[in-house]
Parts: sequence; structure tokens; C-alpha cells
Amino acid sequence: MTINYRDTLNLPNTEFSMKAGLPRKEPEILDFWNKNNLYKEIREKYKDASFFLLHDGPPYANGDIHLGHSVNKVLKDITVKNKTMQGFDAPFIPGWDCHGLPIELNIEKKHGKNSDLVNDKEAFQNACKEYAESQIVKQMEDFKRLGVFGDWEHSYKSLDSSFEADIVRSLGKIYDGGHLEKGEKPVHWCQDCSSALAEAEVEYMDKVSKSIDVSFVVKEDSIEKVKTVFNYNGDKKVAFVIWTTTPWTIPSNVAVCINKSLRYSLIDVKNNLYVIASDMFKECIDRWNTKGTIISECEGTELEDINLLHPFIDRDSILLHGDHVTTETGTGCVHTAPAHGIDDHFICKKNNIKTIKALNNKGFFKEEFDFIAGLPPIKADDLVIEKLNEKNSIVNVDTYHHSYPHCWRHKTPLIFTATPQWFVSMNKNNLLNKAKNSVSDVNWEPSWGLARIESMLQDRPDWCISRQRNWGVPITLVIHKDSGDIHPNQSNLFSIFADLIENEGISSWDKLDLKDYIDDSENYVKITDSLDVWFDSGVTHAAVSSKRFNDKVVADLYLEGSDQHRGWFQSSLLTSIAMNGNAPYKTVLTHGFVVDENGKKQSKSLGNVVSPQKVWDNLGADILRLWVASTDFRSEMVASDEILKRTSDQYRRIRNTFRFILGNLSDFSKDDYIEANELIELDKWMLQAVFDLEKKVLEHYNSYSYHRAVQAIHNFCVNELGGIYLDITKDRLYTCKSNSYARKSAQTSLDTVLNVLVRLIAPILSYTAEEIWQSSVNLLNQDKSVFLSSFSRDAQESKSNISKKDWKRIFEIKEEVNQTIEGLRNDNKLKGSLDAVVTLSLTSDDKKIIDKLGDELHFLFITSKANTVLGEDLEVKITISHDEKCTRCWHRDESVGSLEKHPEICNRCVSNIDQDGEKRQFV
RNA sequence: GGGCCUGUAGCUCAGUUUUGGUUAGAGCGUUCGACUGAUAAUCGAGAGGUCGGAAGUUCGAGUCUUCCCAGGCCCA
Repeated sequence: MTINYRDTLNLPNTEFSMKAGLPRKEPEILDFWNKNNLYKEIREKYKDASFFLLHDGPPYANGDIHLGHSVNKVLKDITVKNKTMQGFDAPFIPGWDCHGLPIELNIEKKHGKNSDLVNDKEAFQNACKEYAESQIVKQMEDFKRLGVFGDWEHSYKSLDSSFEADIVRSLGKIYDGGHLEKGEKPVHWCQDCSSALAEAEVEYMDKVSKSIDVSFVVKEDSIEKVKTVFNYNGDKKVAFVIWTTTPWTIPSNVAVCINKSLRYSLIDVKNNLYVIASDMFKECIDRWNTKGTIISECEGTELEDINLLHPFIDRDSILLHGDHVTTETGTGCVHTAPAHGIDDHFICKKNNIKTIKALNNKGFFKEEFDFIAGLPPIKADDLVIEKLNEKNSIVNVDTYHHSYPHCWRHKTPLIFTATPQWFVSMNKNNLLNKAKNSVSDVNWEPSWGLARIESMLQDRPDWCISRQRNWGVPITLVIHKDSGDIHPNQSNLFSIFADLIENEGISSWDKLDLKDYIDDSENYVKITDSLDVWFDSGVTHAAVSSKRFNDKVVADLYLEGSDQHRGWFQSSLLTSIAMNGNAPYKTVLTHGFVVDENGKKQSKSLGNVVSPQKVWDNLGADILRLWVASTDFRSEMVASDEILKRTSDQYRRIRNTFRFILGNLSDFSKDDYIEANELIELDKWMLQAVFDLEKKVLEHYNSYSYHRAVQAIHNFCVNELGGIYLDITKDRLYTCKSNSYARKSAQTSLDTVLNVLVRLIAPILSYTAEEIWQSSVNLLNQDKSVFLSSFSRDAQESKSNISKKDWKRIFEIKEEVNQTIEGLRNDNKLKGSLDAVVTLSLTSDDKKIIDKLGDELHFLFITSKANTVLGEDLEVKITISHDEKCTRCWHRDESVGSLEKHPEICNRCVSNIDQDGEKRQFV
């Protein structure tokens, strides 16, 4: 009877499957985490540990999450898990931004713009709230499905009445700090929204506008001066010519600006005398498609104290000097309507020129502008041009293609118009300077973030926090109905109204009667504006972090897309400076945007959008997480089918490495552990290698270089483990006696590798790490979840006379051997490496090293024999073994066939089956 | 149009700062081979790059300078 020697081997055995089946398994693991209240348990475990706060920036509660959301939350989750496993108390409170226009528009669309519901403010607010909550439920499910750990049960939502009350309290604090200001500045206004828009709600698109050149005749009281300056003696009228792409703003014109550092020319065009900048002469003549001659020139500085006449309204238009006047386009003379331009606004304010508002509060022309009364600006252009034509003031009419601000919702062109607005003033109480000074103390990652935020703060205008909308937190100001002055008791009123809102919701503001709160109520009115949503999210440091932890808390980390330098990083900074005097964060880390394989941004119209839901349904959330982690997120992040396929390949390699390790540890328990110093030399090397890896990976984790961590882990699985250690130790693991020292030594080392590696992958491959943990009794005996374990902090040192450097040389020589064997293989001289007998000719230095492995050298090369001789240089000689192949260990050995009881196997195997087993020391 | 950022093998990334210096590295994929005791796995070997382009500085440039091209974010 022949013995089936295969049955005498210790082959790997594990339930941990090669095929991951993540889409099916992950939800089960998620259930396991939920059922065990793992997040709570982690909090409990680390309650006395050092604190690390990553404060979550809220996504907007509208629509399904896309890949960008996934990137952001996964990066946060990796960070928090890393910090936790390094021993920090690192809570994570996810949040949502819930108020604002997009949700309003959604409800308007659903119910009709003039429906009863939309017209009933409270009902409308309730509908918005309900909608936002439904969106949060969906988004939360998706975030959880990504494997993100957080206090989902107590996530923050800006629609919670306690949060809304905190927004009002924050506004009160900012008021107390003297930063609130009423203004009437021109802001972007959407006729369709009938609301002012925040910068973030504006998008630029191409537009074709009417462009006109308009002449402004010099008033009689100034004509002599102009004639003198230009040394002109005739008696013709002289007119300054302006160029504009918004003819409808002409009725609001009060001034014309020139730049005193430019030269200006008096020109003759078809017997008309015009003044334009000298540099613009050619361009103007071309545009007007005419001929002209320059009569004379002067310096801009000479043109002072000059009054012009409005082309069709009985009003002066004053000539002013302004640095904002350039020679890029136009005439070098700039039409100035302080109601409709920010430069115009400032220059008129500076020169004490009153703003003329041609539009009413709804954005339509007032009655006094008879020929356009009641029209929206967009429809007034042609009528204004007609009017100018009547007055012979039109020099030229043309069309102009330019990039123009549009409503991000309606995609319709916006206008710029002055409306009464509340502002957080940048200068009134030095807010901007304080903010600028504070940012250099923040750690910006990448470092160019500092320059970016600084440049954005540089010319930052006052922050308009007023919205004429319904779904938002009310600006609970009480102002005098005639003077517009804020009520003397406003500071207290803020906290009274905040308490009211906390208990009864935002609609209580509309319902309350002022006479219940102030004595002189007949003289006061409530402001009906609601707050810009950027204010809501801007005060999360107060409404969330300070409230849940402590007043003085400063978040260790804000982690958002790089667009937030203008958005949330700035709104949070400004409110925090205004309220607390310091920045709300210590470090600000930004990630790039997701683009397709051609580097183009993902958009529905291009059809290049990668859906995160599809990725986790088809491949698994761990694949998505691995993609996030293995991409350098500091610049654009490319997502495509090929990349996800590569990511899956990378995942499989890591998974199979674990499968192999688990398989070889099925019969290993804690009692089998061998002291580090007693291990076989190769196992000592492995131990050292895995602790080196851990050190390196943790360094990468701590510098947020997750892609380097992934590469280090993957390369370790491929090179140190697959290519060297596992391949070599297979012989020992399979063929030695199951409870032998030789085998237990390898298992001890493997068990350490498992312990280190499973923890290292946990922040990234969270599901898989948990699956591994649950597959191993030895791991489960430590903690019930991998996330209750920590990274090891003390590497096990072992003494050895084979140094790390020696091993490096040994593996270099192994590579030489491999290449030599490969050459013979290609010549069909041998098939497997076990057919080979190696003779190494070595320098004395190399020989000293190699001989440290004694007669176990051939196990290192996975050849049947190996020996060394002294030589001049490294030389590898391979001969073919003529010995029989042992059917058990597959080595060729002269002993095979010589043993009567086991004619098919070698001495070594006989010893391992029937006797005490072989002895190993080195390999 | 302006500010900031990115561009190294088919793909993901090292290398670029403080220090310019021999044939630019790794892993994946691909090709060939081995094994069939990690098996839709594993092991071995090979091919693959004018470092986005051009010019300049230098004995020498992936690395420094300028310009250009493509793309991203933010602004106008």
C-alpha cells in the first residue's frame, strides 16, 4: 500500500475565503459594528486618552452623495481611525448643512411656485425641514455604508432648533463684538430667486450682452476748463465717452471715472468732439467702425473738478478719479452707478456722491423712470438704448461676448444691485486684520494653503449675511422704523429670541409680537431677512465643538476639498475670530477634486461620473476606500474603470496574503509562542521587517500620506512576504512536524505579522480587517473587534549575529541565483528551482555572511542543494540534481529510495513523519 | 483675464525643497516561463519612460530660470 504523503503535511486551512464577496459581506460586518455599539465602546475605552478632534464640515442635505463626498468622508474616517488606534480619544460627529436656497427651490418646484404651501411661510419651512431630513437619512445610510465610524445617532444638523438657536446666539456674540453693520451695497441679485445670492451661489457662464458707447456732454460750468486743458478754442460741445455692457444701469449713473495716471485725448469723430483715453483711441475707432483724428492730449490729473450731464435725466454726472479704471476694454472713461457696481459703490462713497436707486426692492424699475417703469433690468436694455438714441448720446451699439455671473440654480444672468443688507464688517472692528494675523499660526496642508487663504482674505469685502428668503435662520434684529437704528436692548434680545427659537423653532420669530419683548414696540420693526447658510456652517465650531466638548476647544483638524478655502475654512475662521479671537482649527488639510481618466472634471453632461453607490454594490466599499487611500489626494484624484480594476488587484493581493497567513496559523495558539530571541534566524528577520514596516506606515499615516502607507503595505506583501518569507517558510510550515520548534517558530513570526498587518490595514480596509479579526480565534481573544485594538508601540527586539545589512546582501545574492536558474529554465535545462544544485563562488566578505546560514542555505534559494566556495567575485553555478525527487517535500536528495519503509521520500521527511523531526536554526 | 495647484512607464506612486551629478525606481497590468501543497492563487524572468513641450543657465537638468500646452480649484 502506498502512503499518501500529502496527508502527512500541514497544509493551510482557513475559512477566510479567497474570493472576497465584499458587496455581500460588508453589510453583515456593518451590522456587527452596529449591534455592538462599537463607536460607543471606542469612546468609552479612550475616554481618558489625549484628545484629537477632527471637526466634520457639513455636506449640504440635498441629493445622493457622489464620489467627492465619499472621498472626503473616507479620508476623515481613515484619519480618525488612525488616531484612535494610536491611542487618542478621537470622536467624530458627522453633520449636515440644512438651510438655504437649493432646498427651497426643490420644494417650490415640487409644490408650485405660487402654491398655498409655498405662500404659507411656516408650512413652507416645515416642508423644507421634512425634505432636508429625508435627504439626511439617505446620505447617512450611504456614509455608513462606506464604513465611516461616527456618532451617527447624535450627528449635528443645522435644522435642529437647538442648532438654530446657537446660530442666533453666535450672531449675538458677533453683534456684541461690534462687527455687525447695515449697508446698502450692490450684491448679486437673481430676479428669479428674488434674492441676493452668496458668492458660492454664483457661477460664470458665457453671455452675449449689448455693449454701448455713450457720450456724456461736459456741463456748461466746466466747458472752459476742458477747453483749456485740451488747448481747444472752438465752440463745439465736448463729451466724455463711456463704454458699458449693461445699458439698463445708465439711469442710475451719477459719475464717470477716469484714471489720473492715464493720458486722455480730445478726438474728432465726424464733427463730434469726444474725450477718451489715448491708449484706447485705435480700439475705439475700430469698434465704432469710423474715422477719427486726435486734436490734442492731456494728463488725467489735469481733468479735475469737471461736471458732465446725464444723457437723458436732468442730473449732473461728476467726473471722478479712480484706480480701478484700466485700458483693458472700453474707452478709459468708466460709467459709474454706485447702485450697480462694487468699484462704483466705493468710489462714490469716498467722494460723498449719493447713490441713485433706479430699482425697487423687488428688482424692478421704479415708477419715476417712466419709459421703463415696472420692467426688470433685463428688458430695459433696448428701451434705454432707444432713449439714448433720441438724445443723440449713442456713439456705438455692439454685442459683446463675455463670461458673466449667472444664478447657479436658474442658470439665468444675475444683476448687481444695491439692496439693504446686513453685513459682518471686515474693518469696523478690525476683524479682517485679526483673521489675517491668525492664519499664519495655522498649519496648512499642503503648505500652499496658507498663500491661498491669505490671497483670498486680501481683498475680501464685507460679508453680506442677509438673504431675502424663507428657509433659514432669521436675523433677529429689531430696528427703529424711521431711523433704522438697532434697538438699544438688542444684545439681550438676541439671547431671548435664541431661547424662543430653541423651544419653538424658527417660525416663532415671524409669529412673535414685539410688544411682548420691548416697551417701545410701536417704534420698532423686526428684520425679515434670513441668514446666509454659510453663516450656519461657519458657526459649527460653536454650535457643535464648543457645545459638546468645551468652550475653549480648537479642532485639531479641518479636512475638506480645496474649494473651501473660500467657503467653510473662511466662514469658520471669520466667525471664530469675531466670537473667540482665535482660529477654530490647528491644522487645515485639503484634498483635490475627482476627475476622470483624462483629467477632466466629472459632470453629468460629460457622462464621466463614477457613482460611489455602484462601486460598493459591485466591488465593495473597501475597494473604494483603498482607491481613496492609494491616491495622492493633495491634487486631483483620478477615478476610472481601469483604476478601480487596478485597485481591486491590489486588494486581492493583500487579501490573499492574509488568507495564507491565517491558513498557516489554524493550529497555532498563544501557548505556542516562541521567545523572540529563540526564533529561527529568518523568522527574526521577518519580525524586524514587520516592525520596520509598522514604523514606516505609522509615519505615513501621521503625515496624512495614506497613498504611501498603502504602497508600503502592498510592497511588503509582495516583496518581503510573497517573494521571500512566505515562499521560503512554506517548506518548514508544510513539511516539519506540526508541533515542532521549526514550525512553531515560523508560526510565531507569522502571528506577529498578522497582528501588525491587520491593525495597519484597519483604518483603510476596515471591513476586511474586521473580517480577518473575526476569522482568527487568537485575535478575537484579544478584543472583540479590530477597532478596539491599538497599534503596537514596542517592537520586539531580538538578538542575532545576522544583521539587517547581512540579510540585504543575502537577498541580493538570492536574486542572482534566481536569475541564473531562470536562464537555465529558458534553455529547458531544468523546470523547477528544486531541480537545481547551487554552487556559489563568493568573496570572503560575502562568504562570511552566507555561511552564517550553514547547511540550510538551500532552503533560502528553494533549491535541493547549495554550497559555497571562496572566489574572486560573486559567481553562481547551477548544476542539475540527478537525485530522486522526494514525493513529500519535492526536494531532490540522495536518500530518496534508500529507505525500505518509505521508498518515495527523503531522510528529512522520514524524520518528520516517524521520528523526532528535523532541526532548523537559520532558514 | 488673474491667483494658487498638478503634469515622471498603459495605471497608481517614489525621486524634484535644505544638497543639480553615474545606465530615472517600485508595485499593478502586460509578455514569457514554472508550479498545481496560497490554485480564478502563488513563484521566477523580461519588455515598457525623449520625466507635458520649447528655450535658457551649467562641464552636467526629472531637479534651477523663462515661456508655452493640457487640466483642476478659486476669483473676475
